[in-house]
Amino acid sequence: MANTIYDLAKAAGVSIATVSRALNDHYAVSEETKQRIRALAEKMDYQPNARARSFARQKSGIVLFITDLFRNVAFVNPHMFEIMTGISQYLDEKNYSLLLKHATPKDAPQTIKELMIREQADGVIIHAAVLSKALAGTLHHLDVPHLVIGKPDFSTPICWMDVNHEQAGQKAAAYLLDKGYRRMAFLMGNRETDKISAARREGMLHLFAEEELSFTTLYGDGTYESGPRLCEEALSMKERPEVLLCTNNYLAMGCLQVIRQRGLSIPRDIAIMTFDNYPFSMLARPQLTAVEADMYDMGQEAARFILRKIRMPELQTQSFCTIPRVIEREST
Amino acid sequence: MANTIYDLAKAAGVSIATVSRALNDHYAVSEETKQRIRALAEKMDYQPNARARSFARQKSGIVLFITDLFRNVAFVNPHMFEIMTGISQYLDEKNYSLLLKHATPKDAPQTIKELMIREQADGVIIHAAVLSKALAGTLHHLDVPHLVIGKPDFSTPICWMDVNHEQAGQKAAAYLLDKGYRRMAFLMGNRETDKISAARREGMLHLFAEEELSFTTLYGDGTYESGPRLCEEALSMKERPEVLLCTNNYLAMGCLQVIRQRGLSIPRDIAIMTFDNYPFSMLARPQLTAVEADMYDMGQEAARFILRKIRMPELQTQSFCTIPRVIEREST
DNA sequence: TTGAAAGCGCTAACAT
DNA sequence: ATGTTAGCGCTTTCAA
Repeated sequence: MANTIYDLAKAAGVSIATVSRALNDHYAVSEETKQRIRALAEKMDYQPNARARSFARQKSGIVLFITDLFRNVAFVNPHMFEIMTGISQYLDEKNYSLLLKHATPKDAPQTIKELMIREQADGVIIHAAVLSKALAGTLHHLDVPHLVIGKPDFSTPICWMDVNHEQAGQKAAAYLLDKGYRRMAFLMGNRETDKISAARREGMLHLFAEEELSFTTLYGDGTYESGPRLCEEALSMKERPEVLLCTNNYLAMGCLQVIRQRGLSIPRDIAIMTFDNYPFSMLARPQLTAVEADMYDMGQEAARFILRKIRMPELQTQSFCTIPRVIEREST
Repeated sequence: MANTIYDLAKAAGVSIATVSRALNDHYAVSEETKQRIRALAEKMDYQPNARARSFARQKSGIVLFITDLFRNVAFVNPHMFEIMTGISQYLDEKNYSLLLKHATPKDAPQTIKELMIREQADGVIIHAAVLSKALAGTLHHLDVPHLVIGKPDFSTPICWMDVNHEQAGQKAAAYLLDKGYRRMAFLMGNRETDKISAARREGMLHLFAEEELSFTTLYGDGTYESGPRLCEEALSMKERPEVLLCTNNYLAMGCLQVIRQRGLSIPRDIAIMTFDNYPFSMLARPQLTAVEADMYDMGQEAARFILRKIRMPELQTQSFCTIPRVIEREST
């Protein structure tokens, strides 16, 4: 059994109250006593029991991160773990801990409700992978410090943050127009369900409209397999695009394959650009120009927000976005 | 403030002891009373306060996962997060939680010591990324339920688990020999530091020796950039290998590039095989035959072990390995 | 500046 | 089968 505050108090010849104050840097303890007690604590390898402390303080110093953790998720969605890494890093700095919990979209409301009523954690960050209207309702009712990562596609008063996808689209368009490209094709996923790409497209439309230009959008399913097909489609247009803008790396790789087969040179004959820096854009040959959002940074922002919300529950901010940037490489 | 056990006891007209027993399924409570109290708990949205409970029980129901969480780690090492996912999944089943904590190899011993003396968690799983002799010493002294993921490269009594890399090498060799390949080149990283590849090589040597065969090993630095160079080297050998076995996907991609340039056909002119299924082997064209270790499964095993160790600290098992498998694809 | 003592909400030993 | 009560190890109020 580890030393308790009583052991330390006895050894120091003071009361446990004084020990507690000394370790928590309370003003009403003489500097000399503080020093003495701290030195002794160090010597005795004393650390305050976390369970007793959180019980007494009525707070756990823990932030919950809830998401859908299925097999292969780390390969399918490393971005999520990069966000988590950012969160962990910031919490660490502030002496908070990160508790990771799995949920499915179906059971997430119940899971969160249980954990938060139990007061396992002081606040909760939820990945949009498990977001639903039911969950938004639960969050709203529980009135617990929370933040959803990913913009809800329905109207709700809950707090969320996301990458500004529209701005990402604008940045991509601005970059390409600036480079002198005029004929562009945008390759994305499903017309109805690929909301993220749709937001990017909005941003691009906006910028192209300013120049009184337009571009073609080709819809697929966002997979590697649909890449070659969409690429063929783009190459066989009467006015061949000067640049293909892909909504993800897999599409871009698919395009690369077709372009290579046709013996076309990149970027001379046709340029290519992609959203996301991961997982191939720097490894493809030629290396791909990409629009990247900093997930690590986003995680840190999320953590910063939730800690503020924990400290000041009346905080009014509801939502905010982070801004992506263009990484120029060889393909444009 | 949420309902406490006192509220529930009052509402049910029983003592808090009975409520506690009913909720913890104690034998000495009539089935009827249990039902009644549980129904009431449900109705009142009562959940026992996690902090009070862990304080009273003297255990937190938390397992710590400690690793080095640097920027881009999710892209560089998704395997680690896949392990984490497996851990989380298993802990969930057993009503345990996973606390994620960052450490560097330098501060890990101190971090772990602090957290475990504080009794934040009931046990700790440590990724080999932060393992050191100092850390092994700390673990040994603390005498706390622990498991290191990754085989220590020094002698120590601490508990660890790892993929059986030697067996992975054997499996790869067995597969290739079985396919009829006889001349093989193994492309790996640094001769001194790439321990994992060295273990694989041992396994391969073993199997080749049985057939009175041998193979060539080419050393590089394990990066994508070294791939083409090693590949050229292999192709220009007086007796050209029939198959290139790469220790990771990056090397394999580098090889693919050179082979394609030379207009060689895979697997007719030369076959290619790689360790790891990630990140490209299924996306490369042709798709690459690979030796894969199931990280998710390994995570589950790790969690199972740590929970057993928590329940039975005297458990003697020190180490164990998981077995990789070959995924056959088009490149061999 | 320090100490005594009352919680914090639960579990579990002991009593009935 | 149920109730009473003593902890669990800290923080914090109140008193000195």
